[in-house]
Amino acid sequence: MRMSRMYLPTLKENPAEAEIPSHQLMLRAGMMRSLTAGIYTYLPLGYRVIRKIENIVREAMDESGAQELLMPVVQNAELWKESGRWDKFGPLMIKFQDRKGRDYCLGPTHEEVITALVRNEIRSYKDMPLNLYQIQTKVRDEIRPRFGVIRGREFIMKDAYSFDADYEGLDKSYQAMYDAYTKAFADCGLDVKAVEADNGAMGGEGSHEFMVIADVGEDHVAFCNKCDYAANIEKAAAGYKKAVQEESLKDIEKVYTPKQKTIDEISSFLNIDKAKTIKSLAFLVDGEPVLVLLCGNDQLNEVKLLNYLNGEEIVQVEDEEFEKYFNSTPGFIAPVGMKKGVKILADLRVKDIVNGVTGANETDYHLINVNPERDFTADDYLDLRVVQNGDLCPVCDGRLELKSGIEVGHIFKLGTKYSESLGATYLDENGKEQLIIMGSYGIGISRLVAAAIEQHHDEKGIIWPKAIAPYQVIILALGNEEELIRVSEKIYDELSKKGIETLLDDRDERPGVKFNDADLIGIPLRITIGQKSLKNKIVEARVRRTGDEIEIPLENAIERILEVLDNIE
RNA sequence: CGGAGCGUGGCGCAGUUUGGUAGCGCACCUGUUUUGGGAACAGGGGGUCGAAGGUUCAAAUCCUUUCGCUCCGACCA
Repeated sequence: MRMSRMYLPTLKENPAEAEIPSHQLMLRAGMMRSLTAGIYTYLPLGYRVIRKIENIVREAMDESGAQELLMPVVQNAELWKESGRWDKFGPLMIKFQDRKGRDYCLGPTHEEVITALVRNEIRSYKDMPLNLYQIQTKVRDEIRPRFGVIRGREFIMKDAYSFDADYEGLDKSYQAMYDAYTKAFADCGLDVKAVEADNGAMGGEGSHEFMVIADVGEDHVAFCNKCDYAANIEKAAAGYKKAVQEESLKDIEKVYTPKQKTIDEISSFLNIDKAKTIKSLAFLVDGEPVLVLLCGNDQLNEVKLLNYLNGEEIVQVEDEEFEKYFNSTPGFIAPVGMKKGVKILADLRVKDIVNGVTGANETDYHLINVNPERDFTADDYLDLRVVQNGDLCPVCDGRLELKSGIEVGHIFKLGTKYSESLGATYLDENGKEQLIIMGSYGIGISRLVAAAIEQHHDEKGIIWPKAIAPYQVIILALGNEEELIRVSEKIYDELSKKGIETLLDDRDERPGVKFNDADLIGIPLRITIGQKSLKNKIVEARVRRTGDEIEIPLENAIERILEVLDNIE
């Protein structure tokens, strides 16, 4: 492509709307422009990268035996009502009516459509395993679009759905996707980590997320520094070893603690370690009062609580309702003498507290020398806290390290959630009707572009891994002398003929502009041709990532350029 | 939705406190000279100051309403 004719509007300055590197660079490098919040047009350069990634993903999917199809963007409400998600997914969907007043939505995901499709075709266990996928635009009315294409309201996703006759089949399908994802991300030249994840709203059991580790990531991931344990913080468990306590139990005592409501306040007021305070949190889980106990310096992981209770919704109790539900008072609520019928759940670490501090269920009073099991009993002790940096690994004796990451892929074992609600069944070997076992597998294609930039850029611009670079080579023709043009064009033509995606910067611009644009758009290999180099009968190659400069003699230049290109990652 | 901030030529911003009729840099057009890391000079085009209403002799500036965008929190690929 000749840059003199290319629609490539690069920007010298950062647009005010962008805060993170990938967003800024995608705009500056002329890859995309925004239409409205979270919705973008991909310009030619950006769209090339998207197609590169799509094709790498497509190849890995096809290789795994999955088959590509294309489902509708517009979906009818009846289908979503059938699965029960019309109301549950509700606000996340863009909904509208046709001229007859019938309800529709723009597909935020396609479990419903694919299940409705397949339930009419899969009749027998012999029709499975089956894996169908598509690469398509999804529409979600996100609560808060942000970070450019990382959380858009419209985005390109590869979504796949597997259908199996039994759970062993699902495990195989799931593993095949896990392997395909691992390959696809590696082929893109990205460092992506698979981590254990919570299934969340998607339902089912068992899932992994694929994370690009980056400073701006929206997710937090715990990694073990010794073994390969890795999990999303929503899921991550910390290892637990019973603490050895030397201290002997003292008598419980009530103390006057005026206005000392928070853990911070009470620990400094009583001059006691936060780890010895018992934090009591009052919630209504699906309307039922629950008292959660944590070590004072721990945070509650709500996902763990919900999963244990099999609940849907956690609501903090309003101040006025403490009396009604807990017979207590905000800031001084405690398990000791708690109202009967209130479920008390405690984190494992609470059990180890000796001579701890709790509220007294009475305004301005706390209890000291409180001991679990002697002074109160919990209905259960379980892992309820958010893991912290340096916690013990749950599988070995290593330590957990927290990092932030961008979720670029997520695979789920769905089980029968959708086949049940939408009635997708088959006949087994005995002629008996069975529910189809499903899995669902997503890759955020457009998000992956941004994640790749987060992982591969410097202060001058993007540094594309070769596999997803929009072009492999950029030729800078520095000047407009006849000989210089002739040589540049010749190299451009020959590289193009060899199938190398090549840009020729033939614009009437000063060298500095060309150098800077080349760096900005991140083409892996730059070939510079100017008077200086022509005089010496060479062209200059420069590798974007390493900055390595290589002088290439004009005779057999093409061969050498291909060689150099071959060695770039 | 709660909290914070911002809307002024294509882009980045000043001007708003203290009302007086819009400016700077980049980009763009013409010409001349330039040409190895974002050229210089000369000339030029382009703005309903997000929108609506109000106050005033006079509003980018003050008041009210409204729309949009960004950031922090609850959601997801």
